[in-house]
Amino acid sequence: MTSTKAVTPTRPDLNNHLLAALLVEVQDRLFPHVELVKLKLGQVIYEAGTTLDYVYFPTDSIVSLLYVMESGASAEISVVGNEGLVGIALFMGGDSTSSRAVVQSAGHAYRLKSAVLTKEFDRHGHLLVLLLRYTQSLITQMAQTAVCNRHHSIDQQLCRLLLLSLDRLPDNHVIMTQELIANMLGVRREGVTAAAGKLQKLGIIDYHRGHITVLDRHKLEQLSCECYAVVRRETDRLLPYQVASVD
Amino acid sequence: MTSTKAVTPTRPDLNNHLLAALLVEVQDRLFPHVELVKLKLGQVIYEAGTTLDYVYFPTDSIVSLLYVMESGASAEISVVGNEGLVGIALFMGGDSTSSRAVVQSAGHAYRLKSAVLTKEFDRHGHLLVLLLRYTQSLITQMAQTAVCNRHHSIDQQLCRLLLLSLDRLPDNHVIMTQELIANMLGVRREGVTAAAGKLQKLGIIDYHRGHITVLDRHKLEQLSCECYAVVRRETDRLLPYQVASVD
DNA sequence: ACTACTGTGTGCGTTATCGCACAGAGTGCA
DNA sequence: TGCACTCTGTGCGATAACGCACACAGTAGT
Repeated sequence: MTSTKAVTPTRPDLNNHLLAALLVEVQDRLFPHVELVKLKLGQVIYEAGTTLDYVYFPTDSIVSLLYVMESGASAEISVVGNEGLVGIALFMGGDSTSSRAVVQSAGHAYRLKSAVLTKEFDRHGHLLVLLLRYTQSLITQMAQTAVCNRHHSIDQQLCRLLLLSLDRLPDNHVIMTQELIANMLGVRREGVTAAAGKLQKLGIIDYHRGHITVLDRHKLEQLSCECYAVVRRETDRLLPYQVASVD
Repeated sequence: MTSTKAVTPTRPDLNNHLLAALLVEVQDRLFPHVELVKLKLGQVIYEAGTTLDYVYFPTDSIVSLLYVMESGASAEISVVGNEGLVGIALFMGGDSTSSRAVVQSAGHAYRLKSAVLTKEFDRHGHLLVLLLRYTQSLITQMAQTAVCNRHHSIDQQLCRLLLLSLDRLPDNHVIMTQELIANMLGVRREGVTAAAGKLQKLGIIDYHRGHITVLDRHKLEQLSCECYAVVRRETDRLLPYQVASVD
């Protein structure tokens, strides 16, 4: 089974939960078409309204689904890391989305030509069930983001954002400028400066020109709004992480 | 084909676009199990976290998907009228959602036992494609809501909410107290009073103790943020309304 | 070493929304 | 007719976030 190499490569962090959870039978069909690509920070995976040529399964990278308004103002509506995939519009039937996908943390992703995925999806088997479940977890995240935007302070939302990033990274080191964070939260850069300053003073993070080191994750969770925990719980429920079984 | 009566009843407004768009073959399987029920204003269709026993296809009713926070504060994340259905979690595989479904405008809906729908869904045919497309349009709406919550004023959001309601009602008469609207927008009741007062003064609406009559829809669209139009366009793209063909 | 640029910190007046308190108007019912 | 209740309107101080302007510190390039 040479194809399995693609999902269990030499570096253990080059793994994607969705791909890994597939039945071996399905993996064997897909993996010959899978290629590993690098994603650079800030790279636009796809633009709102365009047709998707590939779907991406992030491994050690993080992709933000951003909505950009006519005014240019933006807001992140969800995040995708190695627990998911970028490009659900493809199998949901819409071909395109109204959001933009931007690389929030550089790294790698496996990508697959649209046609290959939809073909497997249309076999209506294991993959379909898995992807729909993932989509629902994404929906949960978006709903929570909507609520969070309405009711919670920048401070709380920054904590949430950092936690979401931590969950998708191999270590406690996040590479993001305040400008970038501001765009994702849909707030002013100065607002992020203030919020980050507070966390810094509390000894929870160490911030230095685009490099954030999280020193006390526990406190971060305490300061965060309920939104992080809710999404986390629901995601764990919908997508209990397990590697493919052979049966 | 006696079953067809269920979707083209004597009253033409007792119609649901999703049901109507199904192939006759699929309709014939489903309609014997479909029943028409009344939905009262404020009625809770399902509570967050509970398993769904039925899915609902609204006809002349409107259902809000609300998220209620630990503090009791709430916010609407999407609306469902006769263009859609309540209960996507069922076929997405999650069984339950983290949101609550509340009747926002009294009326009727066709309902179907969960098992019947999932059985048809699992046949992987026409229904599956249709429901997935609808789900994507719902996702668009939620994403837009998230952004709207972040960037737009209460005034603008009130316009959006009224427009969304108008689209799902047979006339220009909306039954909603300011308290209710406040809960949906996730703002204070007084804020709604102020916003509604402005629209009243401009002669755009006539507000009277829970009864809103929209006098100038065009101006409402002008005052609304882009969010309404974006969702509208995308929904029309994903779900062009057409009654079932016989082939 | 000088310069240009990027990222961060700070101050200050403005605005939207909040939280609370209370008044008044319309409605339903005894 | 009178009473209770719901819905709406208003006033006011508090607060969070905004927009803008500017200073300063690391970093990179020549």
